[in-house]
Amino acid sequence: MNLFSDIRTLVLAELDSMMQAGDLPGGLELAAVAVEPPRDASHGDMATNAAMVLAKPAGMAPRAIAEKLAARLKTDPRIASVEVAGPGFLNLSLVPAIWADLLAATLQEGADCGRGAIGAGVKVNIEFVSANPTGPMHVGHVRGAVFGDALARLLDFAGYDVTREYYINDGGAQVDVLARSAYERYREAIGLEPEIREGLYPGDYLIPVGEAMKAKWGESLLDQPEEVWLEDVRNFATEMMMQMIREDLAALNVQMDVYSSEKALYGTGQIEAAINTLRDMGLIYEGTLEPPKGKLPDDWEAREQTLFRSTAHGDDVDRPVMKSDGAWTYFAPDIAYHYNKVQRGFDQLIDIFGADHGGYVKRMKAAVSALSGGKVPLDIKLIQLVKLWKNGEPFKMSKRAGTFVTLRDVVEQVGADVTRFVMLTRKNDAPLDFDFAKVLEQSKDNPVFYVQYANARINSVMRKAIAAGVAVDDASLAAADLTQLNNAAEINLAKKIAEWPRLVEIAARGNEPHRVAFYLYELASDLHGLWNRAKDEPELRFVQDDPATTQVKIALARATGVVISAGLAILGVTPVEEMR
RNA sequence: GCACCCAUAGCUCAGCUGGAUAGAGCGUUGCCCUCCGAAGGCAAAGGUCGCACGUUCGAAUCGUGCUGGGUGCGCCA
Repeated sequence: MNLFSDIRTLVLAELDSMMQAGDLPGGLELAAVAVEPPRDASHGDMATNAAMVLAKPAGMAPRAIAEKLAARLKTDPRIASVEVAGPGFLNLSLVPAIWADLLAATLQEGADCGRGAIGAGVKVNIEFVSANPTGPMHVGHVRGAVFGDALARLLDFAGYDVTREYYINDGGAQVDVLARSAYERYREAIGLEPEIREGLYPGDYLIPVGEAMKAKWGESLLDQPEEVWLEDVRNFATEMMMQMIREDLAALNVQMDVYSSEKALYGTGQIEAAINTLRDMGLIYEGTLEPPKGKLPDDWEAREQTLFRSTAHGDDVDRPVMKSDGAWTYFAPDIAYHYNKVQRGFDQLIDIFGADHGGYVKRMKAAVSALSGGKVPLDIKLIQLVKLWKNGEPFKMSKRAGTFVTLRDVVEQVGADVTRFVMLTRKNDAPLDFDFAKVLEQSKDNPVFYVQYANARINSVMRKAIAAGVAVDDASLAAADLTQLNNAAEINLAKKIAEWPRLVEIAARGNEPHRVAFYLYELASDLHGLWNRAKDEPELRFVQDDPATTQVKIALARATGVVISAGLAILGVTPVEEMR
């Protein structure tokens, strides 16, 4: 039950009637009319800016519109009173019974509570992680993985048709390096001394790859020139790395729908087709780029290249798609890959990049804009760095010192749930501190604990109620006389619950899953506040002597728990039943 | 040199796509509790929202120009 959209619908209907009746000029654009929670609770339960937004286009004084709208809104049974305030705000107070309806609806909706329809089945593709298949995932990948997955869950919840996709960078030079590194481990498996030369990947994780190669090929690859084995070993090692990455993601509770291969774009004409499509639009030409000012590379020399006229679609300079030796740049398969996504019929694309890839945003958007005829929007979310700490001390990563932190290390130390929640306690474009010790602290300072503790308390009182013989299944709770909830602290919590569906919409519209984490913290805070007050005011306690009253109180607690669970599900975090 | 991101309380950060008196946690100060409805509670102090213009009924939010920090800038992905 989305109270805010319900009341907004009412406001829009009344505005329509006013246009019909001649109280407002016809044909007014109503999109900017908002119904929101007021900042100050003394202003009522909801506020609308309708009169102020429409004053100018209607050519009327805002207060004149407000007075007429107020008179109409007052006749709705849900509305207790309407006040015109300030420059023309309408402050609405709702009848107390509305909160009982809201809580009953929340209990009936259960896990679907807050599920929205603003996505309208729009097909959206979210590409994230896309770590090179040359090793295990490290801590730097974690935040992007969590963010992408939570965003996918959020958009799904808001009614989008979501595809989670991983782009495997298996077409470049780094997978050749992987193959050569694996080959040395293969020699090692056979009993020879490996030569891990400079530039190869030294990690131990390739030892099992070498052993698997021995099992597959025996000694047949020994002393063979690279041309003989490179491709097979590359494929073999890449597949093993991807298997490892899939397991890493699974440990983080991330599941991809589609894995797309860069390599598969080569030799299939897809890159050529994408570039030719651009060429047909007159967006590909041979030319020479100016050297970047202020930072001239040592070996700069002007060369003619094949360029994409990305400046025609908002970029700052045109970008090369082919190197001077005739090979494609990395950008060319990226273009083809995004073209592929457009051709697969997605209505919207979202890419999640590390903040250090911010320089590619404009060119990628330019390519998608050109190839989709401007029809498919591409939103690129940049993920800032995670700073690691341990007990307040910076935790320096170093491959040499062996303090290189993998995704597995993090998950094994603090768990997937804590990792995921903490990763979402900042906006994606703000740096994030991650302290291995503090995230496990059981105190109010720790948002993960604080939210989980609220849920545990709810479960605790429900167990108590059950022990007292009170029926606390959702159907019984929803059927109770919830109008008995009338204490300001209780209504306050109900109001917070009422904001949940609206928050889902806002978060989904902005592709901002962190808002869910902040909301849950506030919701938990309201529950804890009520709990603390109940120490001094026993009538606020959830478990009462009278079973019927207990049921009413528990309904409020349970409705809060329903929303916490729904929110945590979006974050991909499992609610805890009990603190240990 | 250019582009992108960021700048909000002493610290770490929210701020609902322009709304009313800008919020939270930590820290500080004061009071209360130490009762497993537990892993503290209540309250206070603390702000020219980096700076300056502009847009309008109204700006932390939008525009322009500065200041300061981060990231990146052909033949690496």
